[in-house]
Amino acid sequence: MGIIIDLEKKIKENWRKGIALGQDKSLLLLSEIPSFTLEVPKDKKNGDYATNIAMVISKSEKKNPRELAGILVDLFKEVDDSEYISKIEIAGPGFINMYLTEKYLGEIIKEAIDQKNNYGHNEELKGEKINLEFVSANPTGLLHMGNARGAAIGDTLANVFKALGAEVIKEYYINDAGNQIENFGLSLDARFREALGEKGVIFPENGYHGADIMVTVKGYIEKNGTGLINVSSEERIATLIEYSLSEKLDHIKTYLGKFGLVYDVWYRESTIHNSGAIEETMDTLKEKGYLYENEGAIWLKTTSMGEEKDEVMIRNNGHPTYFAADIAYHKNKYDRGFNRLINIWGADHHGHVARMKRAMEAIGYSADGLEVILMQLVRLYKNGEILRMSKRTGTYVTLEELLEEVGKDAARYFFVMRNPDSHLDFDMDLAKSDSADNPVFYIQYAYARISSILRQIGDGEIDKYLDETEIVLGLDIEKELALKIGELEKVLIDAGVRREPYRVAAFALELATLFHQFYSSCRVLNEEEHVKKNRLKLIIATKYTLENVLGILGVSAPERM
RNA sequence: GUGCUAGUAGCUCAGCUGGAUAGAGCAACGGACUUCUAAUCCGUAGGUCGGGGGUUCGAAUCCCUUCUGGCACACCA
Repeated sequence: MGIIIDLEKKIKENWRKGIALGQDKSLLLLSEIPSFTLEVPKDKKNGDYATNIAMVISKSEKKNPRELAGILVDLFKEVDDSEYISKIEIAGPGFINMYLTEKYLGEIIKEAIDQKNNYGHNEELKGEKINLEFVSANPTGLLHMGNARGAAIGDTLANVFKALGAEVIKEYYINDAGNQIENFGLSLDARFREALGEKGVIFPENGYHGADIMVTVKGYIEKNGTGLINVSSEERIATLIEYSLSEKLDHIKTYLGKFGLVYDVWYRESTIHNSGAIEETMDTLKEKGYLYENEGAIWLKTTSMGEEKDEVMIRNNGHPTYFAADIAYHKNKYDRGFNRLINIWGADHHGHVARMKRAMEAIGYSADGLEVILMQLVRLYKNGEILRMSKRTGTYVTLEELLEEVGKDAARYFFVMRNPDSHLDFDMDLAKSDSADNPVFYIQYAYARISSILRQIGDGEIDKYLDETEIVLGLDIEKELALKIGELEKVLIDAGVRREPYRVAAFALELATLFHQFYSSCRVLNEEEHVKKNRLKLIIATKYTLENVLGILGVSAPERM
């Protein structure tokens, strides 16, 4: 556990001890210790930490908060054995403000330097076995901006979870079965026959009209010839589907790879269909009395679980619905030993969430273990105008184009910097720009500046400065920077526990901002030896912190720019 | 119509599950390079937290109501 978290726990515990002591001495009336906050005040003038304990209990103690605060402070001072608190003040309506000694700032820096690329890591989520499923785009087309956002959020979240000690599997669910694929197959077949000169081919009603599948079909013919025309249409379609899916998947893998994302598991929906998993799940639901038949279809009684309407499981043509397969799939994930299933879905799927949870309960699995992060749409800005993303109008930016245009670093950062449930305005021009307005460059520039200083000292020489002498930071900006470094662990925990990776992106920006401020008012080289030593430690700690954060975000940390 | 979700500075967003004078960045205006990367920094200005009620020591935050966006309500996925 890191020093800051440790310290906060200790302080809180000591307030509790103080209160207990007050009870013993009959100075306080309360019988139970209530919950209270220990927070970092927004305004530095209010100390390093503040607690609202006096205000919380003032009513039941029948004393005014400030008077009570005085009593509490005396009690706290009696029990406090930490060496870090230098001053306590009572302020405002009854806040108790604590000021820390500067010794702990040095401890933070030391911790960062010692732990290097593990700095900030901890065991908050140790024991969690997380299956994180995201993107899972249909392999019948190209990845678009929405998929890219999911990819960035998912991969970052996975990195955060790992930093918190969880076991994480990144999984891609391949929709290679069901209606869509049947349609896809018919479209491929139509294109195939057309390509061989057949006249009057009827193109399926809901077929895939994209030009890309013609290219795929032509590619198949170039490699494998036209022999397929002589086999049964079933076999032909199956072959074309398999060929096409594998081509599309290779393409998807390639570009996700360029995006810095490597999956652990690619799970095929057809596995669920072919393994008997759906039948098994249906049997379970039937046994528990959740199924009934109507108009030739088999329905799930979701209404009995509080949903608005029942859902079809098996259509009257005998084929299971996507929902039925999805239930079996999620059951399968649990059966693989995960205790937490986290899915990242587009907001247009939100109606599916409650149903899935109810279905998990119905088959006797945990509904709470299934979590869904919903993402709002991405709005694309170019040349100051909104590009409506639409396949129809052709304003449709693929991951491929995005990577080409703005690069991996900017793309990943931009997708992660906002909360998933707010619409993301993606400014292509800004993402491309090499200026301070572009947060990615701003952060990377901080890293490059540190690297530049260290380069001038020389690799072999740096260790000379990293001795055990106590670190003394004289200026406010130095202290603020050290404090920010100390926040890393809390930020990672927050980001992981709340599933909000944007916190990591925001932290990176704050850290870079403080560094740039430091840089413009403090010199490192050509300073007196002890100042140089202190500041060097400070910037090395900053460097590791930046490195760790950028690593989690999947953004590169350039030594030079 | 029903449900979910959002509404905070001109723009894009924070606001740590109820705390102190609501914060950043951009845009605007004014400054700073003989010194480790000016791709940077400093300063100024900018607010009816969509509106209205309620809960309490205290509300952007919780409850009710209302308005305005977005999305979902298939034997599609």
